Amino acid sequence: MQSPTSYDVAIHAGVSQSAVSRAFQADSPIAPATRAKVMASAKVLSYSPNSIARSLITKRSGLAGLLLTESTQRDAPDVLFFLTRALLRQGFQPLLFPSELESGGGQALAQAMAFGVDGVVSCVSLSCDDLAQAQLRERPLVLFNREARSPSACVVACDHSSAARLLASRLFAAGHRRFAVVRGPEDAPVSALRVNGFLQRLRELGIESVVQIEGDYHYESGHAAALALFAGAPLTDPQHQPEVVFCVNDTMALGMLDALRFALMLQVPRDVSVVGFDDIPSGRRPAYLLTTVSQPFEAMAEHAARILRTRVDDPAVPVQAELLSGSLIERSSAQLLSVRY
Amino acid sequence: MQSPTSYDVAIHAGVSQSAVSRAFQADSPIAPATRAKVMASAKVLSYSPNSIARSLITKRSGLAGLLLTESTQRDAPDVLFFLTRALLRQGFQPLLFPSELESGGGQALAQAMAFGVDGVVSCVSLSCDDLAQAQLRERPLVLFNREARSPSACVVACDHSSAARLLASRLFAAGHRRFAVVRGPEDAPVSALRVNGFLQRLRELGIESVVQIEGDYHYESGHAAALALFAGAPLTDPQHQPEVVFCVNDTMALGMLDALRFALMLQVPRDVSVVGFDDIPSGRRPAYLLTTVSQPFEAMAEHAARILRTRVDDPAVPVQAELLSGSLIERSSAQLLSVRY
DNA sequence: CCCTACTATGAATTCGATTTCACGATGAGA
DNA sequence: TCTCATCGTGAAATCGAATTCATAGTAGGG
Repeated sequence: MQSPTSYDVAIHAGVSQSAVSRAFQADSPIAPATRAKVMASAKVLSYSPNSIARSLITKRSGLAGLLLTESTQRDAPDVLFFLTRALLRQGFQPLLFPSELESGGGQALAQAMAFGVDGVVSCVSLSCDDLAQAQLRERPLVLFNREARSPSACVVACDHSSAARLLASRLFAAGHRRFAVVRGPEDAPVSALRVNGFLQRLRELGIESVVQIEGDYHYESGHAAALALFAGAPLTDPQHQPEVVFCVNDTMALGMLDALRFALMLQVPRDVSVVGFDDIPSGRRPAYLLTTVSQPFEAMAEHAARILRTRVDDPAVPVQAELLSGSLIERSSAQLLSVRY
Repeated sequence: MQSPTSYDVAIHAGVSQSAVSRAFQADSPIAPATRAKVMASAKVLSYSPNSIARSLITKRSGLAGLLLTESTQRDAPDVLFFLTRALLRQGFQPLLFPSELESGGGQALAQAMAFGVDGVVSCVSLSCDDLAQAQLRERPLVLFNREARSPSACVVACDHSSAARLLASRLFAAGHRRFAVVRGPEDAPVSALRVNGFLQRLRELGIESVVQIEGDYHYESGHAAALALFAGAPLTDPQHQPEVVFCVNDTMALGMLDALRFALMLQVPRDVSVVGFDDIPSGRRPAYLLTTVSQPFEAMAEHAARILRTRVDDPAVPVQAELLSGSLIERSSAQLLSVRY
């Protein structure tokens, strides 16, 4: 029960094996009649070219490696959805390399290379070491929402920092003065971008002291942060309670909202406002109506895939970086005011 | 800037190419000293075996095709997460084949075969025609939460029907008598299993007439179903309003809950109870607390991957089907009562 | 000390396509 | 009619590793 080979088809069609190969390629010198004969025989034997043999000689596999972290998969499934769709549209079959930890990207990259992918889109941070280790050899790499630590990697990302700045401006314009921030883990690069943009803008506006709490991106840590911020007797000393809490991702913001409402019996936004970042689906529901920042994942994915295709086809094109801006979504968990120019 | 080949390493190490090949395989006849020499040279040249060339001769690619529908990706991201993890644990690199439509599985399957996958896990329904078309040739196929329409395919699925029956029993035991069902699309196989199990059990319990509304699995259609069910003057004729609504998936149940509470100003579960199916994360939040059925996706994924591994290693092992039971999760959107035995 | 048995090794073949190269046939132009 | 392109075709080399087979070397038993 072997698969038929091009040789089998050649015999059946009464031509040479080369002719069979040519019949299956777009613009190759072959008489239409010959091609027709070959195609007929191929159909009879239900032959289709072995893509492994093909890629051995052409050095093109049609595969794109997709490096993922657990949090990308679980907290932002849209990213995976849009990226796979975009890659497919560019003619790449996505091969998944999930790493358990944010740090395991180097190994995943090396593995992807060993599998002969034509290029890689990485949602995992990669060190220069990782890049050096992996034998990239002309195979392009596009970082998705991660910082480029190497001049040879392309980047497509949301402009977290600017979005966070804008958020700060508009919360300030809405009259808020006492802020708190729930950060991500210490080493999380996107958390840092968001927090720094936010704090920097506040500092420009004259606000120096902002309470910071470290979270881990999960729902529970947002919940815990709420308790930490408003612990003891809430509202006893309103002057020292934050008026707005900026959670660096929506998942924590939801935990915060639930804790405020159901554990601390506070009203949002009357007693305190909450803003998040990401615009996850459940934040849109009437139960939450979370004010947040939406990342243009679909557009980012399309860009990433297009850049990959361009560079796979011609590795000489210059490295490019695209920073797409996020958009503020005002819902009822916090009021924003437009900034005058 | 070519990748080094086994031949390059052979020269560097002063051995033959065969020796290099042997050095990289577990139990092959090679002296420890020789292997060490080879490995040292390999490290220097940063060589790693080309997996394409390897699979050409071994006829094993290490790839597992993963066929997905859009709804699997968007509504149940956990499935993809657990499946990829399970496949990796079994030594397969997951290659994604998302199909836009539920029906496009045949083409995806054929493509997967052309890419030389060792086996396939499909979350897409496949017709007998699809199976015949694709040149399976000894490459095993495991269906995930889909019915087997061929004796050659293995199945791992949640026992939707039994879970729905149990749900019906326990809602009945809790005193409910007037039921409504929000179904999935007409041709959706899992929706049919759930609805049929539910209705069949109710019939056994003496309840014949149940209002049915067709939805499309999305949040909005659950919302719309609520309006349809409780349209006009709600509670004017309480005798004809359903006491419980069973939505065949959680996403619609959330839409239903929000519509009941925020559009129709009804109290859940005082005025009406709602149950779902799937146990998606947002249903667990205090804002919803949806009573539902949890599918053991993690266990199902592990089973699917293990079956695939077993059959890839030995295609002779008999076809098997595993039906795992879902578990009822009682939260506050509906009360369940244990059934006496 | 010789013969057998076994191990480690390298040469050569193989997997299934793509691609180069040389050649034969055909047609156009002189 | 002869020559020179042009086009289609098949033979053969190639990609990079796995594997078969024959052999050289070693150790152990008689």
